[in-house]
Amino acid sequence: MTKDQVIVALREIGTILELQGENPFKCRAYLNAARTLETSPTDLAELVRTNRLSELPGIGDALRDKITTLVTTGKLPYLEELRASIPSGLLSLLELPGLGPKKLRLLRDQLNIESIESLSAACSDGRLASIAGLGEKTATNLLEAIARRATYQKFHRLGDALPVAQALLSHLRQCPEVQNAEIAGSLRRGKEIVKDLDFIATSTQPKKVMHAFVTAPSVEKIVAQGETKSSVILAGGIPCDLRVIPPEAWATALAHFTGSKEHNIALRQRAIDQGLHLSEWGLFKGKSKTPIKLKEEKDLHRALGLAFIPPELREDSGEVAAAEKDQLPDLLTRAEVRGCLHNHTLASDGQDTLQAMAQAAATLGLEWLGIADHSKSSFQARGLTEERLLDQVREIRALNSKKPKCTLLAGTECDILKGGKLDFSDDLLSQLDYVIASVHSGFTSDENEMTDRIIRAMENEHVTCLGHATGRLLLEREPYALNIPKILEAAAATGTWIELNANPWRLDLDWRWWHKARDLGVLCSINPDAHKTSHLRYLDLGVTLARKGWLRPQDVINTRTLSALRKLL
DNA sequence: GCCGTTTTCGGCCCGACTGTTTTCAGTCG
Repeated sequence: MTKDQVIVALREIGTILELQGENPFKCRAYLNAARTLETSPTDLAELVRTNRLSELPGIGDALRDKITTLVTTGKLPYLEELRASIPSGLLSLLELPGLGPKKLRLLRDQLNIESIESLSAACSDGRLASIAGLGEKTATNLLEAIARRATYQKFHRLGDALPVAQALLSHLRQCPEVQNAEIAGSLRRGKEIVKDLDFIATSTQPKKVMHAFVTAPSVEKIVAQGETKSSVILAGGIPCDLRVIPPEAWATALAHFTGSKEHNIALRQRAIDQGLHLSEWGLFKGKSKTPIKLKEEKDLHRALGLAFIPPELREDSGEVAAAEKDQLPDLLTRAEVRGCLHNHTLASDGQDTLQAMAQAAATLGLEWLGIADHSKSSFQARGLTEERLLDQVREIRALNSKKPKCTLLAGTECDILKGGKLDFSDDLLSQLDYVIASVHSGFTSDENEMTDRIIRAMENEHVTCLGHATGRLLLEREPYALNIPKILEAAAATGTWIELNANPWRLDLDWRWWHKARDLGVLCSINPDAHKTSHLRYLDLGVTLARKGWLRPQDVINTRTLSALRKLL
């Protein structure tokens, strides 16, 4: 069993024990051990082999034995007994915000609640509110959480869907009967959340292509299988369609199934205005049944008198008019990204060392990498005290003196406290290369309070960049109330950069705001918010969303050389 | 369950917020 799987298993044990009302410190021991492993850079298999597990803090005899069993045999009888002791599906109730182990235990004992359905019923008919310690508000909040969850479950985060789609795409392309294959739909447009995956392929032997599709390794269930269209459910529950079309319809079909619907309507209207007729099957002159020859999408756009419109822009938000006047932006590309500023290390809640992060960044071709660990008020993330931060700054300077491939910059992700005060003194902040200021508490303030709080922080001369502006977690937590136009204006006035947090759960600030931000002269800082080396790859997602926000290389600070960046700072 | 001694058991991470109470428990970050 891998380290990640062991971590999941330990968390599950801790959670089930909590549900059973075990000694809270015993529960915490399991959760702590999971966290210790998560933040330990050492190789777990190696630790087990050399019997050195107990050297890790929080791992004693019992946990050492259980982890060893997990690693060597891949299972643990103790965990299997625990799982058998609770009804399946009970743990998923804990995913509802506001419902923790204590309340759930109460509900089980008093109302025999073990499923979403029975919980929902008890909230609706007043039984839940009648329990001592709970009330009407709790029932309402839980009902809302259940409704939100039902909506969320229909969607998937781009960051989750993309790797699945790319694997399936390469599977399709390996099929010898496939001529062209591409991801279409909202995924190709880089939407932050998607309902389903759409693929399109050309072939003269659609049956064979469909067979390859429905027998792909990630397919869990075949919903429909025909000659032009098949639908499946992939592992993880993502619905997925493939359409196979004749080669001559490639350009129009790809454009049609990429959408958006609104963009397609605009294109078809444009075709009509020019005496043409556009559908997925082709572009036709008048009543002609013979399509105009088009090889690629750009040929279609040209035939309509338009510059090529990148998929990310196809949301009917001005792209057709801009393409007509040849005024589409030269969008940012991944190859132009030289560095990023918001990354964590073991010092706070990250999982890798400074050296490891720098090395991984160099491997990705980055010239510079900023380290911004949490500040002291973020206790849950082991935020750095003043002393620890200064130690880290010294360590970074020392590493840089060895002339590494990737230069490190010393920053902080400094909490914006209630009222807009920062978590560190100006004196300390002035000793750093840059400061990212973020909100991590008090999410329930009203819009005015939150907006003022953030603007006050941006007015601090040491604050370089506002981190994850709205605090949203996609499909999990709504953004806090915020007047974003006001924030953008303040950013322009103070010269504060705004982050495009590229963590797949955040993608915050939302792409819909960037065009406006850009026009106000606000600079964008794309950041993976990496908590381990592998997270640096989130930069790819960030670039996609920046493109979707109409951003050009000059609009994002990531494209700067180190010396240009230093000048800017 | 872990840890650090006081070598046998007591204490174990912080603070804000909410909803329920009327001083606190549960949840969350």
